[in-house]
Amino acid sequence: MSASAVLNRSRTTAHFSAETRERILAAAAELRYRPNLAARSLAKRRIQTIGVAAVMEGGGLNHYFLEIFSGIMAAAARHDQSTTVFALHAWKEDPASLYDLCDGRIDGLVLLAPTFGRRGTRPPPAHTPFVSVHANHLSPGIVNIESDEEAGAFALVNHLIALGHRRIMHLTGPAGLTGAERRIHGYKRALAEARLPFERHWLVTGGYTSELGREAMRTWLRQFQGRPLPQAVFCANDASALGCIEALAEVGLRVPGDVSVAGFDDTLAARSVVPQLTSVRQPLHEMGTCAVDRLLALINHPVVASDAVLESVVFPVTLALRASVDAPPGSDRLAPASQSDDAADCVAHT
Amino acid sequence: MSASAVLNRSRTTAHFSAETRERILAAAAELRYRPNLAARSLAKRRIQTIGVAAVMEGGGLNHYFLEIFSGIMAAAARHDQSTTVFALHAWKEDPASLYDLCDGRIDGLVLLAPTFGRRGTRPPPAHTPFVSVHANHLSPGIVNIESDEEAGAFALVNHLIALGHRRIMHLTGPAGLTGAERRIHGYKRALAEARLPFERHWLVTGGYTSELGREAMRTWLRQFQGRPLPQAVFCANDASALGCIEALAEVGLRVPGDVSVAGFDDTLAARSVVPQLTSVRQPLHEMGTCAVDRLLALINHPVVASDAVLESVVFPVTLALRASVDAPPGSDRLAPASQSDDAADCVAHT
DNA sequence: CTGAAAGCGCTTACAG
DNA sequence: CTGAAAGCGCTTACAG
Repeated sequence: MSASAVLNRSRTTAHFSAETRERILAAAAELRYRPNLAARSLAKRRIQTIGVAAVMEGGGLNHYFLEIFSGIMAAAARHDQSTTVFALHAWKEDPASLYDLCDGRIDGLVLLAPTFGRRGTRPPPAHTPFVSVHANHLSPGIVNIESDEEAGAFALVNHLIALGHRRIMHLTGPAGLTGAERRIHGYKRALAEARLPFERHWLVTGGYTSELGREAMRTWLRQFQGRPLPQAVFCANDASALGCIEALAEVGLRVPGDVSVAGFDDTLAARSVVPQLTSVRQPLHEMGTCAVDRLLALINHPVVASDAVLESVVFPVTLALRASVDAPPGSDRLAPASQSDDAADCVAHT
Repeated sequence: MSASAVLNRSRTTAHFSAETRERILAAAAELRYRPNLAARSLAKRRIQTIGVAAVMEGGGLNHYFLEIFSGIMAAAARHDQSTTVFALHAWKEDPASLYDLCDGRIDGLVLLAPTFGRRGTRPPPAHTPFVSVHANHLSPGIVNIESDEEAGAFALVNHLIALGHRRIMHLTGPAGLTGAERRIHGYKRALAEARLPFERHWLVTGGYTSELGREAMRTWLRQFQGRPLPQAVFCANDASALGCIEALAEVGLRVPGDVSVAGFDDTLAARSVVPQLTSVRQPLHEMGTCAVDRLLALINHPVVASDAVLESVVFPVTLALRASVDAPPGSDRLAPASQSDDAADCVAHT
């Protein structure tokens, strides 16, 4: 009975007599009627589900994804959408490798930190739009949600300088990744603007895991044994900062007593260490939410994406100041703390 | 054309001439044909998707869920199933509150640490079976995956005793939860078997978050100021152990120098602290995998669940020994370390 | 061996 | 205002 339109409170509801409506509602209630999702989506071409694709290295998940996920799921739930997650083994060269997922099981897809090749390719199908978060670079037809990592790195290093640090190491992310490069750039710019020299041996290639951070720091300590230690280490993310702290602890160096250490992302991990980590806060939860909002806008109002259009939305970052960073031992502050606040919004977190 | 059966390599494939098969395959390839998932699942009554329901307090996710999730997703992917997650606000009184999800959007559901009321209820629909992990108690028709938490707590406290600790505090989980009670039970049993007295003030009600752990420890330190400190604290999970360490640090107590601290679960958090946390390892990843395997078995071979059948599978736990636990300061070991190994499998993790 | 038919459970025009 | 009809894109018996 087509009168079941009543159940969907469609615009036609008004056209039904109150009596028929009652009758239908009553029957539905009695039968404990539940519309079948598969049938409905076959007819409506909407399955009320968004996908999330990510590669989870080592079978594990990490804090970064976790926080974006929670933003995505919260937003999806708010819009009555289910979230299905696809754990990829690796990113292929081309976004088109994911078009197989556009077979009606999802209405749209958000890509978490994809690293496709740089060659342009055709945009995703209009009926299943894509949105990315922290894409390594822009792809046609895929709006990218990112944050101003360069400014974050700049603000953090600026803060270290203002506290009096001069020998500032940067433990980088994976070579070649856009995010890692932006951090390096911000680091160098902060040094330059403070008229401090950039010295190559303070730039140490690390990675985004605690293992890589630990290894990099260990290696450096071995290699530069006897040479001056860094007063502060700015790490590419929170995980590598934890690894760095471990490596320092192994040789008896305490944080922040001997060396200050800062991270990036301000994930749960930053608050799970003792001392808690100073970090550059990216609004990961909000970025996840934003991704879903944009995606749903595209789902509800499909646009024919031109190959030429590259679009991104950039979130600001803030500093989360905590105990892992202090003035260098025995030094006078070269500037009042407040002076570190001018480069970006600065928030002391608890 | 019904010949599309070829595409599914159904048992009937053999009945088709090689030529027709070629022709069909060629056409499909040329058209870049993708079967529509919604249509297929409408016809097959299988949507190749399993659901995961969990309540994520405070909009956040935690390490515990994270590890189980990764096990679930890995197993689901292995079976070519998608995973859709449902973030609940809270567990209702009755599992039946989730039967709304059985509308064709998932083939089965795994519940993460559900806390339903104790009244029995009708089992889930046979076409959409449920499986739980760490359910607060068994429900009819829902097989529960759990672990031997009592033995884990016992083994850990036993280990502390063997190292020479006598004033052993237990920072508990949330009052009333089965898992928390099992830990308490294991703690008490270890004391009893070592003929050590159980003293009420060493049992401190905490919770499963670092905030609750920190608060509980802070409060205790204030309340029992001047009284003997614990030599070791056994915390209900890793998060509360981190909170405990923070509270100790606030009053200048170092781990493990002044106080040994141990956690439970052995999540990523346990390896993200300096010093790394001794913890009771639950095989969360494997438990997630097991949940999916059981669920798929039920999906593929539906059974009419009797209200009377309560079923569970119990995983063993092990100890992960790390730096946060040491012998009490200035004490001789009362027993060789190896003696702590007899109560459960003991593994030194790196 | 092959293809026409019916049906999965919904929605959406479209006649009455 | 209401209900019969066609169609969403697949699968599964079932005739030829």
